[in-house]
Order: sequence, then structure tokens, then C-alpha cells
Amino acid sequence: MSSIATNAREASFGANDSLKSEFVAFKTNRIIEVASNLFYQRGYSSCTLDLVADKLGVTKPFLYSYFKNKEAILAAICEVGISESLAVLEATLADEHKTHRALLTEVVRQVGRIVIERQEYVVVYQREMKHLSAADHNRILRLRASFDHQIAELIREGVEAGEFREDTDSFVAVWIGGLISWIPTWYSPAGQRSSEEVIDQLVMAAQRLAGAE
Amino acid sequence: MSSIATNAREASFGANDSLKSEFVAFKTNRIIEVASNLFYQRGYSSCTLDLVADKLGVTKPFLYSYFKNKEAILAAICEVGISESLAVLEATLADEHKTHRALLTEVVRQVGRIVIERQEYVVVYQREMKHLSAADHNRILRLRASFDHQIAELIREGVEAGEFREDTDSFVAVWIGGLISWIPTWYSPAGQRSSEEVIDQLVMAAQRLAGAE
DNA sequence: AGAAAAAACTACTGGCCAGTATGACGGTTA
DNA sequence: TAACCGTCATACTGGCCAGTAGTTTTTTCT
Repeated sequence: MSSIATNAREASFGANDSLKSEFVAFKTNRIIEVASNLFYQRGYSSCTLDLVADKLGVTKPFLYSYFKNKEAILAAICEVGISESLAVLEATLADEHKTHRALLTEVVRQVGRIVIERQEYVVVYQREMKHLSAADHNRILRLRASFDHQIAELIREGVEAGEFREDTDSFVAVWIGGLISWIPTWYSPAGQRSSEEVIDQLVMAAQRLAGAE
Repeated sequence: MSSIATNAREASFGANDSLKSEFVAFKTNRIIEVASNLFYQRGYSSCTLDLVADKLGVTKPFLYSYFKNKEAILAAICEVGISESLAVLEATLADEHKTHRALLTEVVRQVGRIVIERQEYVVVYQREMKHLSAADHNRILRLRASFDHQIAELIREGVEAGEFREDTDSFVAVWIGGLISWIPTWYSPAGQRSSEEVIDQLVMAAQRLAGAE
């Protein structure tokens, strides 16, 4: 796993070494991709690692050389949606030139897109969170809390700036978070509504909740 | 299980018989109550029936004399929240004298209350639905679809009546449903917000979504 | 080419658990 | 009191599955 060159041989093949760690990253990703899909369909506890291995065309011990145990795979899956959402949130909020209204719209649009794209990861996270070890659970809860907190802050500042209705409690951040989180449970790419249509509706809903008319 | 008197002895003890079926109903309820609590905490697949039986102070075969198998217990749990919500929805909508706005408020308030009250049942339903047999799954999906459909109808009529903003798509019914369904995943009776406070916020959010200003 | 290391596989175990076969116990009928 | 029935328990099985020990295959380096 380590990419640190600790002796002469490794140092002289640094490029090789990083290629190797790319391979590792690639395999790790494939594992959580396939595992996520199977956990999504059958549930974490009823999905065996033999099945995951089969679908990858490998065997169970292969998985154990990339993850400590079953729960570590789950933790990796759970982290995808929330950490990507948080990254996009912070990148968007970094733009100082936008109004709060525009920021809210942009954040909701971007995060909505991620949540739809990572649909299966998000659903697995929501359903199976409680099977995480206490450490993983807390780490991910903190990410989630940070997300809600930053949205709440955005609302508060927007109200102060007079961009949102003044009777808007920053608690609507929770409702907006709920709107977003709820999408993966009902949205289907095979359904009538396109993902862009759903995102437009989502943005509209978030604006109404924030009182941004 | 049968409450039909099929012979002289049973006929002459009709009262007795109904008392007996009350006992059965009572025990059945206790089972799904305790099972729901344990499924909520540990997940359906990782919760053993031995554990459920232990917590009830009985043994596993006892459970099997009230339910066909583990999945039947899950089905019973899943049905509680949605069927109660549907009942309240329909009772509320039956009042012809109210405005659409008042109807929406009332429905959201009542259903919000049920969803908080039946929190654990609702969460188990959302998480474990996929472990239901196809028959149970479809039956419950139909209940849910009926709920969303009636809310959408209410929105549509309200817009026509000029009570909600005219640019309101009846699709907001899905968002409102999401708002309600999302509550049990974050609300805790032990938290700062009282359930009444949360329900007030919910009603406000639903009104904003519907454009009922 | 051939040694050494890395990567992946075969084959197993120990424990768990849904579901069942059988029996015990108490109340009711005659 | 003796046969009967409803109710629940004891005790088991058969299959599944996370995790591992030891071996084989593949790659890397000289």
C-alpha cells in the first residue's frame, strides 16, 4: 500500500512504483463498484463476499488483500457519495463573487447531480450505515454534519443579506438535505423523468424552501 | 386463526372465541413491536429470530405459530406506517368543507405525526423493503403509490382553485412525500427539537413547496 | 535462465441461524 | 380419572459464509 520509497531499489523505480499504486487504486475501485452494486441489490448482510468475488472474476482471498474485512468495503462505499458532495459543496462556496441565492442554486444542482450519479453508493450508505464500526461511523457522520452545517450557514447569511425570506429558519437546511438524500430511493434512470429534469425540479424546490423568490 | 364458528361447541362459545382472537392479535402485535425494534437496531438480516424470541421471553417456535416465516414478520412491520398514513390521508381528504390549502396542512400534520410515532417501523420499511417477497413488495408499493397519487391530485386541484402558485408542478407531491419519509432517519425524541416543533416546520416546508403563501 | 518476491488461488473451519420434529405441560370435556 | 387438545419448549439439522492457512502461478529483477 505504501508509496513511500524506503530503500534504493524502490527509489530508483519511483515511476514504476506509482504505476503500481495506480493499479492498486484501480482494483480497489472496481471492488467497491461491484460490491456497491451487489449490496444495493441484495443488502449488505445478505450479500456474500464470494458473490462479489465471482462477479469480479476473482476469489475471496483476493478481496482480503485489498480490504481488511467486509466492513472495510462497506466503509469505502459509504464514503464515496458524501465526500464527493462535500468536495463540490466547498468548491462551490469558495466562489466569493456569487450571491447566496446563486450559491444555493449551484450547490443544490451540483450535489444533486452527484447523488444521482452515485445513486447506488448513496442508498447503500443510508441503508447500511449502522453496520459500520464505531470509528468509521463517526468519521462519516462528521462529514454529513459538516455538510448540513454549511448549508445552514449559507441560508443564515442569505437571510441576513435579504436574499431569502426573513422568516426562514436555517433549519430548512435539514429539509433541503432530505430532499437531496431522498432522490436515490425513488429516482430511476429508466423512468420517465430525465436526470436533468429532476435536478431542475430539485433546484426549484430548494429555492422555495429557502424562500428565494 | 379462524374466528368462524364451524361447529356447535364454538358457536356456543362465540364470546370466548373472540376473546381468544384478541389474545392472538395482542401477541401478534407484541411480536412485531419487539421485532421492529430489533430490526431497527441491528438490521433485518443480522437479527436472529432467537433474539426476538428472547426479548419477548419466549422461544422461536412460538413465533412460528404466529407467522409463517421471518419475512412475514417483516411484511407486517412494513405495512404499519404506510397503511396508517394512508388511512389518515383518506379520512382527512374526506372533509369536503376545507380548502385545499387547509387539507394539505392537515394531511401533512397528521401523517407527520404518525411517521414520528411509528419512526422505527418506517425506517425498517425503507431499509428492508427489498427483502420482502414479490407479493408483499407489490402490495406495499401500491399503497405507497396511492399515497403519492392522492397528494399529487390535491396539489393539482389546489393550483386549479388558485390556492397554490400556478407554476406549481404536481411533482412537488414527490418532494413533500420525501420530506415526510426523511424525518425518521434524522429525528430523535432525545434531540433538541420537540416532535411538535418538527411537525410545525414540516407543515411550513410543505406549504412553501406547494406555493401556498 | 533462474531466483526471489508478489499476487492470486484452493481448500478448509468454526460458528451461526432459519426452520422443524418431537415432546411436555396444563386446562377442558365426559 | 382418563383421553384430548391447544400451547409452547427442548433439541436438533443442514446449509451458509466470514475469515484463514498453505500452495501455486505470475511477475520482477539479476
